[in-house]
Amino acid sequence: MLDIQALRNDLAGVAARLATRGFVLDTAKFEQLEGERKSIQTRTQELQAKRNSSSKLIGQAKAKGQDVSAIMAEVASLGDELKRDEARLGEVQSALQQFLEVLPNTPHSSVPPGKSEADNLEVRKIGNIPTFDFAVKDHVSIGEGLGLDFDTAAKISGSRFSVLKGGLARLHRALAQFMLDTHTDQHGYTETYVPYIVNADSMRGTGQLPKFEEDLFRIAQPFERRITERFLSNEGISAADMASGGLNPANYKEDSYYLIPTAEVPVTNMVRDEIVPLEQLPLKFVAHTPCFRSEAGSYGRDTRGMIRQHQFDKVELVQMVHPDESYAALEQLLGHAETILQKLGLPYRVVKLCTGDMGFSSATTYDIEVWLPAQNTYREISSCSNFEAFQARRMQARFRNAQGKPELLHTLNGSGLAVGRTLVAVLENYQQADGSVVIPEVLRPYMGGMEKLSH
RNA sequence: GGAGAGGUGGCAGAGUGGUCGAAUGUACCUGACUCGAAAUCAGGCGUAGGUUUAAGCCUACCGUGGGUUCGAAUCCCACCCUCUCCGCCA
Repeated sequence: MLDIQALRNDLAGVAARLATRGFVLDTAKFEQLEGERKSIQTRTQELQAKRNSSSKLIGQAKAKGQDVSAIMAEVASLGDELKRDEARLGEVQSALQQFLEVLPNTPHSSVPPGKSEADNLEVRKIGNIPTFDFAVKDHVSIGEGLGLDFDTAAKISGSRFSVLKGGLARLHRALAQFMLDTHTDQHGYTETYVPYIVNADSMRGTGQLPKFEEDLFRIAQPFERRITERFLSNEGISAADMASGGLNPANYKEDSYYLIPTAEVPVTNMVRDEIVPLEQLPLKFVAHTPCFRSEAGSYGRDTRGMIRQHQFDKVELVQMVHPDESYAALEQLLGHAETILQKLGLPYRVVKLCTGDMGFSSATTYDIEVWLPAQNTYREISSCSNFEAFQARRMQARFRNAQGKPELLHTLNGSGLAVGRTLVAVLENYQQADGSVVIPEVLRPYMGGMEKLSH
């Protein structure tokens, strides 16, 4: 979320910065809402102050045994007006909140302007692209004899799922283990195990809600179930149920559970509503979790293979840092992710996303793209972002600064790496003419010393 | 799933519906005493919002959301969470 103060002080400036990423800020609407908020809040608070002081007088007078009917009558007339104003204030404030919640982050000044992927900036290319003296196969063909099975996955679940067996399943596990060990032993991250199902507040905190619900898997939970039970038992929902909120269908989304689309959500939300002592910064966490994405809107894209799945594993790096440190931390975090590719001997390039290609919550994003021989191109395998205070403001995630005052943290995260896509990259880059796949040196300790996967 | 207890400031822990944003203790900060420290004494010490050049003033917040009332931490309703016992269970 953007700082409402920034919009109040420099609306045109914020609008201009958002325009660079192709977002049109409705400045008229903001000014209208903010204007109304100001007048109604002032008026409401005046009435509240009046009510409070009068009520105090009543208390004092009663204590002395004096007659209070005169003051009572006076205050009673306040009631209706105050109630109306309070209700209106609540409406305006939630409208403002809703307005703010769907505004994307403003790009950092160093982000290259641009409209699409085509305008991204290549930062560096690392590693040599392998050459093959035979016809290269894609990971689907390579995996066929090695235990990669999409048909069985389709039977069990549907499209965009995969089943791994034997050495391939072990290689998948080896990759995750190797990444975790590297980040904990060499990069100073604390390993965490977190829930894969989170509540709506957490999704809102990192920015998936309210705008991107269609990308998530939502689990129908208590409300919907209770409502269904009530109707099945012919009890129905009474007006009292609605008023109490306990069975108000309008609230069901607030009570919903969601499958995490990335470990970023549970891990970053660990600091939601917390004030972290200064000396504990920076916080650095790594988590290996499955990720679940509906992939709504990507019909027809990457339908072959395990590039784009509803479920995939990822090792995620998350940092919460002092605002002065966040850009240095981003470079470090990016380096930590790159280390994995270097150790695996996979060629890759680093791309700095342009203003128009960045995610909703990000102020700066680097993508790491790994070389896939069969596609003869680089494909995204990691995305490393600095969110500055955007997520922290939504989460009220703060630290106590040197002056002893709470201040918003900066949050960062990056894949280190997407395990499924790394598996694809290993299969394709290490394939042999006979259909076998050489196992990268660093993974062999995790593979019981195995050097090769073959039929 | 059944029965019970409870959610108050960093922590602990009070709080007959009326100067309660909240006693007290503890932690922390400042000062005094001390060569220094401990102990002791004095003062300070929540978050957010509004308004103001500022000092300040005002408003909201005692798990969450509603309700009753001139007035709610306190009464009523619903929900969430924690703990204890029983049952079931990886």
